[in-house]
Amino acid sequence: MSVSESRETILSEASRLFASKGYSSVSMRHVAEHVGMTPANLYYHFKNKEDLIRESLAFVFIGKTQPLEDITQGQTDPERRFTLFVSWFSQLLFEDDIFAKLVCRELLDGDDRRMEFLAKNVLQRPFNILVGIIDDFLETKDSALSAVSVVGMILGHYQLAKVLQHLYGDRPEYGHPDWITAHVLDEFRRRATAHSDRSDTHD
Amino acid sequence: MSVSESRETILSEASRLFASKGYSSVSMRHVAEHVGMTPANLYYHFKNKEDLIRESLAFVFIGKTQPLEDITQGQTDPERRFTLFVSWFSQLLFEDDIFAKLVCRELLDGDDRRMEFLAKNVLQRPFNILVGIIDDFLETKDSALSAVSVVGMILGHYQLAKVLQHLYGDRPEYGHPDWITAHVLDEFRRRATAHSDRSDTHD
DNA sequence: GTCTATATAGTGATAGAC
DNA sequence: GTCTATCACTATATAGAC
Repeated sequence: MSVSESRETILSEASRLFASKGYSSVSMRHVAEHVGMTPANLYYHFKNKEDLIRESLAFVFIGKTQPLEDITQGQTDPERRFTLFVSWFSQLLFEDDIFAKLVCRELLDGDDRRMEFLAKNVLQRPFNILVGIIDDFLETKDSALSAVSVVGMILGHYQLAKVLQHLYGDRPEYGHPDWITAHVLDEFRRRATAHSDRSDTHD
Repeated sequence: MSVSESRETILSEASRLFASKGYSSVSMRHVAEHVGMTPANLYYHFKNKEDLIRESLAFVFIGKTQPLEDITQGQTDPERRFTLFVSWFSQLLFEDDIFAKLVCRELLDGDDRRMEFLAKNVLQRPFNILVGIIDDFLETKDSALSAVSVVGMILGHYQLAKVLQHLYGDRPEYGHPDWITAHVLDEFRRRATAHSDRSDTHD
């Protein structure tokens, strides 16, 4: 196996394990066993465990936000752009559990250096794009804080989905990104600046 | 030291450590050192590490949601009740970091049994109260999902606050519960069923 | 109630053979 | 590139003295 092949195999399995069990619960031995190597060989490819963690994060995070830029680039309608953002982010979280869990772990345990890495490589560009969209679409006093509201709400739906069955009975649709997207859009649409005034009163 | 005194000392320090570093990063030795005991003595008070974790969670979680019921009990105005809920939950998260972090850890790593514990002992009653408030206050197709939106948004603001400085520069006010409360209320107020129609257009 | 001492297993990491 | 062998350390947990 070439260096880059082995490296990718290790990173793929390591990121899966780190995401599901947490960094300190996963030993170099565990990773080695799962990729069918000896622990010693991991140290040929990575300097130490911290290095493996950092590279695993990069492996999962890098390039993940590129699709968003491609998606929103061509659009001009503010509502359409907002819809595309919410849809994109919901799908990213609900359909890529490794990515989603690693983001949550970094928000919880990342030191300042890793927090900066998370910001720069994952959150910065979508955040800027979202702030731009919100400036055009939502009526708000603080578009950055509203961006956090949007991202936070979607993130919250992802995290709370697992506990919701205990609060409310099993509603499988609550774990589906399309359902969450529709709901989140519904929560914010009424706050749109250029609202199309479809004030359907409910009975 | 009496049994209950020792027990409480251990639980207090253990919950602090578990919240800040995570369960698997904190050993029985660490806890013992921090309370000035030997590891062996922890096993006099707790059957094993899992038991200590479970009891630490109970120690932090039990009774935490009682104040909400006292607060909302006497109120009848829907907007007032909604405001009190958001304010209460923001303050709980932003001013009790041990509670907040343990909630996040459980959402991330709790198995189904512990998830049920979290639901029953922490989230169920506030959730039910919030659903009741939302039924009276917000115009929504699914009040349970809207309750998740509210809780999720506040939780999201708490989690993203630490990374926001890297995205947007240091805005100390974003870490303050009153600021978050005001912003979250502003996000949802426009969706109120009985909206007082203060449509202040912005320039 | 808290200790010392210890059993047993797992940890990150390295040296050096192939 | 991957291995065997190993080191120094830490982990959870228990037995039994005080």
